[in-house]
Amino acid sequence: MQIYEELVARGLIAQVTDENEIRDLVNNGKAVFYIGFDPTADSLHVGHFMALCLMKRLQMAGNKPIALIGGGTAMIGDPSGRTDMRQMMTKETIQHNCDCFKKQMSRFIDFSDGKALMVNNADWLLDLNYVELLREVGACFSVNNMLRAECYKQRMEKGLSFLEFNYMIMQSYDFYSLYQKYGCNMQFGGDDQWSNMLGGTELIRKKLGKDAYAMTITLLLNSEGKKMGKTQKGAVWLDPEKTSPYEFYQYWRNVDDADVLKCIRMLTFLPLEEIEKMDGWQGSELNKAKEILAFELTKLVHGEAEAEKAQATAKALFAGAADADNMPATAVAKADLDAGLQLLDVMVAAGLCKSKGEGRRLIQQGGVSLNDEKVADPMLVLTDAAFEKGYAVVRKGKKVFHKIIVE
RNA sequence: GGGUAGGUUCCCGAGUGGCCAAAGGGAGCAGACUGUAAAUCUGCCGUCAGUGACUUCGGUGGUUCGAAUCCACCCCUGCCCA
Repeated sequence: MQIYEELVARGLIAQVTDENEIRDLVNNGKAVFYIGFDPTADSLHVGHFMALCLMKRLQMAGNKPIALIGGGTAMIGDPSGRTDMRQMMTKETIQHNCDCFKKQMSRFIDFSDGKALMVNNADWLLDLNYVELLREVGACFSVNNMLRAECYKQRMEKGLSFLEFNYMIMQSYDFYSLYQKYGCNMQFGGDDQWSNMLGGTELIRKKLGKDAYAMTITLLLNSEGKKMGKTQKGAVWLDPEKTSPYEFYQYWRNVDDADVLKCIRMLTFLPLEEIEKMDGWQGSELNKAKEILAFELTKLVHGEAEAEKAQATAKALFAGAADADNMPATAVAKADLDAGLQLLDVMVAAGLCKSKGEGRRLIQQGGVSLNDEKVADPMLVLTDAAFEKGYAVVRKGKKVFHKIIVE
């Protein structure tokens, strides 16, 4: 099976501009393709991860990836898929985020010996001159068409600023520039980028009379149609400082039954034949599939050692015996402990609950355990006895464990 | 710039002088049941030292014993007109 067919089988492809042409380029390693990542946060998340995996798959098939960091486009803010305007970011924040992105990407993609490129569109977008740009590409965009684009249509009711309206032009200009500089003939992106990407292919056709192609990646949605990779606390990050390997593992360990196979297919590098075997799994077998999913993804993102640690911790915790090695931890000062430290205060400090009121409720409803014993008294004061093993384990609900250590 | 409808808690959305920390729904959290799943049922769901106090209904002032509610000015958004 060739790479294009594999991508289709994995359900990764959403839309393409010219299927035959793209299949030919990709399968024969003739594609020079780019994917843009706007640095809107200081870490990549699961959505980016999918794109990076796709990049890797295509790179392995002999194609040349260009990772584009949107230091310039982030100054504008992409309105696609949003119902409100993004908050404007300062130049400093954007620069910081760019640096973080670079570091994380280098872990996934092989940039050595020119096998892949990393560029920042700030390098060409920031120096553009307004009137010059308008004269150069302005005539190639039909406002009528732009307004018909799905991403803007949605915003016609809620309000769309001129700033954001220009995002499509910037992204199109990126493709146009990369085509000229590096012979980049293909762009990949999230399905919500479709109209922005078409803008690029059209610009290239109009300005250069050349064909370029675009392909979008299926958005990873759960069975309820919501984007995956989001938790109440926010996105599931790839940065271990922001989402610990254990939390990352747990996120995938807990996906809905209906979504397991889809996730395995789209996100892991397991061979398709192996995945097909899992397709008929039911009940506790399906539960096993979740374990595989969680392990494989943690391995890809954090390395095999971390994945094993996370898995061991999870197994130990849910089997009863607390293995606290890889649990998220919070330190408390010895002096505070001696002075009479309330469990409630520690829970707030550890982020287990947002306020003391919430913590008190949790305890009253029987949702908190200390070292495997249900806590009944909301006013409980921690004593040395709780730290017999050198640490105390606070458990919220069934699945959230937190280690408290004394310094 | 003119007209008009709006801005309420995480989201949607009721509330038009005291009975309002503010209906209802959603999301979320916890408990029961399960497979670390879903569905269902129960409880919670502004903060705090919790029979109470404090902060919150776009912002700032004002009227009033008392304001989410009335008045003034301002900011933001939709729609219509220019």
